[in-house]
Amino acid sequence: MDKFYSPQESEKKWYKQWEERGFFAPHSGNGKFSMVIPPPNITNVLHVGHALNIVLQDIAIRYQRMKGKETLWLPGEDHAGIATQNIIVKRLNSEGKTKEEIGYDEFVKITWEWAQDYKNRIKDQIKSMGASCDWSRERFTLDEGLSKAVRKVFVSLYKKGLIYKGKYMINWCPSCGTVLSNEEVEYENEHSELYYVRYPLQEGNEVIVATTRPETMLGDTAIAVNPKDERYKDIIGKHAILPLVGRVIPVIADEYVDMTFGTGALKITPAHDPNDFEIGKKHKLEVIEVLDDEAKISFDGPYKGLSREQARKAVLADLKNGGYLVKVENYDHSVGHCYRCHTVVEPKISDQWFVSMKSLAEPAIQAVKDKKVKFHPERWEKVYLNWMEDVHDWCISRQLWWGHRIPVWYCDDCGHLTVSETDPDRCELCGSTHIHQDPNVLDTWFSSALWPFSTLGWPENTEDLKKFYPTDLLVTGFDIIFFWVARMIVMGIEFMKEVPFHDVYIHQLVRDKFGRKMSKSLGNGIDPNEVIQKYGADAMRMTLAMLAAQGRDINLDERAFESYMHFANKIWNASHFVEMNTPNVKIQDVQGLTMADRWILSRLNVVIDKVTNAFESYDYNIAAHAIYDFFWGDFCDWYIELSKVQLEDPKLRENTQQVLLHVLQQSLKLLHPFMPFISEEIWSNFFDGFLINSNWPVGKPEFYFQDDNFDFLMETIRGIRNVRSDLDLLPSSKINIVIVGKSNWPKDSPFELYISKLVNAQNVETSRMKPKKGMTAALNSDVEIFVVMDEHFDFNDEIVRLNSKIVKATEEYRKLDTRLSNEEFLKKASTDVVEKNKNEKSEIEKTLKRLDNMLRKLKE
RNA sequence: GGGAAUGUAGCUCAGUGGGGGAGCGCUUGCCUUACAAGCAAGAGGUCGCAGGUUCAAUCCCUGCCAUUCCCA
Repeated sequence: MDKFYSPQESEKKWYKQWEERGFFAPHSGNGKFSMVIPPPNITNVLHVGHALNIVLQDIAIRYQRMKGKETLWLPGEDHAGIATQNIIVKRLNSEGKTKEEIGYDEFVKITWEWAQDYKNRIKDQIKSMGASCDWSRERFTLDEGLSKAVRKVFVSLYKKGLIYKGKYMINWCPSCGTVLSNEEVEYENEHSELYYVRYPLQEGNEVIVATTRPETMLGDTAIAVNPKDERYKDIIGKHAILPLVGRVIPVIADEYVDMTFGTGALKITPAHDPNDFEIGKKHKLEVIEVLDDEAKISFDGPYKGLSREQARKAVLADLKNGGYLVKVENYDHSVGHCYRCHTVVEPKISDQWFVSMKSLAEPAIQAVKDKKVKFHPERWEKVYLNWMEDVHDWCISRQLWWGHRIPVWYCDDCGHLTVSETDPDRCELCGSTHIHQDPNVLDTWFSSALWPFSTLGWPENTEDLKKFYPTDLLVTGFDIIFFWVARMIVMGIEFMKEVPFHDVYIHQLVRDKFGRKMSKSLGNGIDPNEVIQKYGADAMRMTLAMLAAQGRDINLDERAFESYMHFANKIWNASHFVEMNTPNVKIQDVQGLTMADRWILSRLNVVIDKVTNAFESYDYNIAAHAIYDFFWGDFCDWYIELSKVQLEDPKLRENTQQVLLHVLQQSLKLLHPFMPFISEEIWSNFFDGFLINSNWPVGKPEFYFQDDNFDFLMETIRGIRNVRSDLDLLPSSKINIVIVGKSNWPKDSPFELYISKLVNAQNVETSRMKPKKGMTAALNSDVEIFVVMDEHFDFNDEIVRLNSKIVKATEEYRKLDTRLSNEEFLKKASTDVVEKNKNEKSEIEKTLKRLDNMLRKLKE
């Protein structure tokens, strides 16, 4: 082994070997475990949030693989309709071109080239993270097979009447030039103004309305007031004359109107506000569109062609000049923005395709209530149910070129719609060949919703589908519970008659160390490529795993990666130590263990159970902490140090080598899901075969030992070090230790040598008498440990030390005493706790007596 | 307006109904033959505030304050 671990070489080497030897592909085993990757968008390379997602999945799959399951983790990417199209359009524009100029075919061609490029980049990134997914099964949402699935689903839902087309109020992004679903609109509070505008009444007098959008008044077709509003009782049924336009519009009464908002009178613009649209329908109002697809004024007149913002200014100026503007107030309200380009979304009436969700949602709600799908942490279940129980119809058509074309053909002759899985050449009703396909594509999430079964070959009844559906675990972020998780459950139940996964692990979003979202504009993003380059993939994985508590966010400080790079180095060096001390030694069973051997083997058993249990409950951070603490805190800091003593003893040498090898071997297994590269690298230096497909460790019953002596040994060593430090005795200076009292340390263990080694003592001896010039380092009820001082002994120092120990012990004693003299405590506390307290009290009592004695003698 | 989460060491975060933890940072001393990417010793916290339940509350309950998120 080299003296330093170099991640770069090792990572490339092992990933290649694992893949070539087919370890990522499923192999028959004891049960199966399958996952599908949340397909990353091809719009960009992966950020550290993706890294968290990938790493958690890989930890899960490696654990399951080692447990002997037949594992499949299926990778792939998402074509991301709007987002990808935006990027390509932007690029074209920067070259002075538009997509219309180059045409549909050319546009789709260059977008495919982009897709191919980014698929490769993403794939390389996922590989560099060590992800053990089966690349032979990689899928893309626009693949042929997946497109077939999309068509089959569309046709099936259409025939069931669950997909329909119609003119409704939808969310329109004027910049992307497409409709959005409700979920794709992000609401934000914005500072705005509320304008009070005077509308004269035809019958005399006037009414003042308040509005945030004066520019839409061009499309007003009514004034509405609440029928209960005394102020306006008299004007219901009268008519207002629309300022600037001159249109005569009715004053209507509707319960919907909030009397406390503004003046209590509302202008009604059915074509450009969802609520107004509903009121308009109810009262059969005229619908006048005044904005076009680019959100420019389309209404004939002086404002035509102005943008929303320009039109607002112009209209306000004219209202002011005409004496119609009464006042302007500051007003905060929430405004919808496009989730892809952040443009303000325009409510608009449009002819679009929808999925009717109510009936589809019912079984999906039930499945979660019945725990057929379990969320981890559980509270996300509520988020899912709240949304699902109030689900709205899903607008699935998009006015884009990049995506799955809607499989609907319109007949130019008879107007019939042919909805078909395969491209028809004639109208199914009249036989006309004059047909044309719907130009729109489907929402990307429509194809993602089928991901857990379309990727396994559906609609073909493939072997993979039979074996791996339903999948076992989905790992994803909470931000796409509605977009994706919910819709997969719906589609899985509808088409497979079974939920798509049993467990959903919702992980955190990764933010910067100040808790801000990572973004390009802030420049606070962390690039996983750079992290891997700088610290190694294992360090990145371990860091993310350590932080992956089941909370909401990770505020990631890049310095954290350094800690776990140090951990990797620690593992490397500890292994180096074991290697140097076990030349030509093969692992085998051992008998006749020392105190230290028994202790570390017990600790190993405990950590195996801890890690395993944590994995079963998706507590990856607990598992990571457990193995970290064990390896560094127990194995390196204590056992390896003590093994140095044992290795020098010919009687103990062989056993010690065996214990070192055994603990290292088992530790590598526990570490492997977190740090696959370094663990495999070290494994190859010691053991046969590959760690990736070795078996997951199980605690050995014969290695559970109950032994308090080791704790006292540690206490002793810490106490002596403490004395050293307090008295400024350099580590290089030799000291002598005297042990007084009857020790029940086991005879088979060289505890004097342990102590001697770990505190660099010249001599450790047992005596019946306390040394004259001895500083108390540690004591329990039976034994006292002294550091013998030849020259520098200071009575006052020792008195101070003893006093502080007495103060501490007395305080503890009082606590226990008051507790134990409380009858309620004795009556109601569990016997375990009472017993423990009693024992502690008697121990401290004895210790206190010893301390008092020592202090008295010292003062004599 | 409805719902949820969070508040613990200077920073980033774990955790538990019965003596408060880690990493980084800080102080001090060490190149002790695996590791200075290390070792050892240490400083630092009314566990947001106020009540309640309990023999016992940092943990459970209620209210409040602060921060954040989701939905309308």
